Amino acid sequence: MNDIIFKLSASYLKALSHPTRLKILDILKDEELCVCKIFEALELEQSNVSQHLRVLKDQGILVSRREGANIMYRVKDKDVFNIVNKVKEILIRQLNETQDLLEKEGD
Amino acid sequence: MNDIIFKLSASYLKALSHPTRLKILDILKDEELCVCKIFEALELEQSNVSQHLRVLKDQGILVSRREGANIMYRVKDKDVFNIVNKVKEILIRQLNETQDLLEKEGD
DNA sequence: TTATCATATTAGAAAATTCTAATATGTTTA
DNA sequence: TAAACATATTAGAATTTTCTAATATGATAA
Repeated sequence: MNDIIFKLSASYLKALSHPTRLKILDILKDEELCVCKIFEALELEQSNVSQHLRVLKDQGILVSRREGANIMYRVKDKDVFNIVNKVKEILIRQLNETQDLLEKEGD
Repeated sequence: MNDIIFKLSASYLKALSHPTRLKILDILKDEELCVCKIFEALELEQSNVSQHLRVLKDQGILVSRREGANIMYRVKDKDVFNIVNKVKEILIRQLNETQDLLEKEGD
């Protein structure tokens, strides 16, 4: 029963757990963009980016709408940035701590 | 260059993106426990749990120490719960919104 | 020191993810 | 309508993840 929330959480986190997908979120931080702009920014294959966009959309993290021949993507809810920013914070702190240790070692 | 932080973030998130590993964090929320208690609580194979513990430890999320024949695991930094709790929050809100939509549909 | 207990590691099969290349779909323009 | 453009989908190979079963390691107790 509570199993469900662990499973859903794991799926959500899995959708975020790829460098390209994190980059996509970063690119879409403040603006809605068409696929063409996104994969141009990433310098990756169109079909590859399309697949990553789908993962994020399936998870409800992105939404899309058609505008003429283009499909525009945007972040559905800015809350996702709470998560990715927090992760960044934790990692940066970890890196600093490691560095401090190494410096002490150097004495 | 900035690629590195995306890669590190993705690795961190990937370590979290498995139901069993989220359950382990939940079990270790407020206490340090030996492997025997952890896999008993999870009702999973010892070797399987041991492998999941390793993933979390390799990522720096858990730490362990020997106590006699036992190995005790604990969460290294409670910050990780900011992340998993935030995910839970987002998912619960999503579920509620979906439910609201379904109820409106029912009119 | 041998047996036992607790945990980790390894091997290998099955499943899932990721990427590229090719193709399909839907839109606009000529 | 045909050609060109934007995006999605599919197929298939390579890689990674996950699990189970078996074995190894290391600590304690007999």
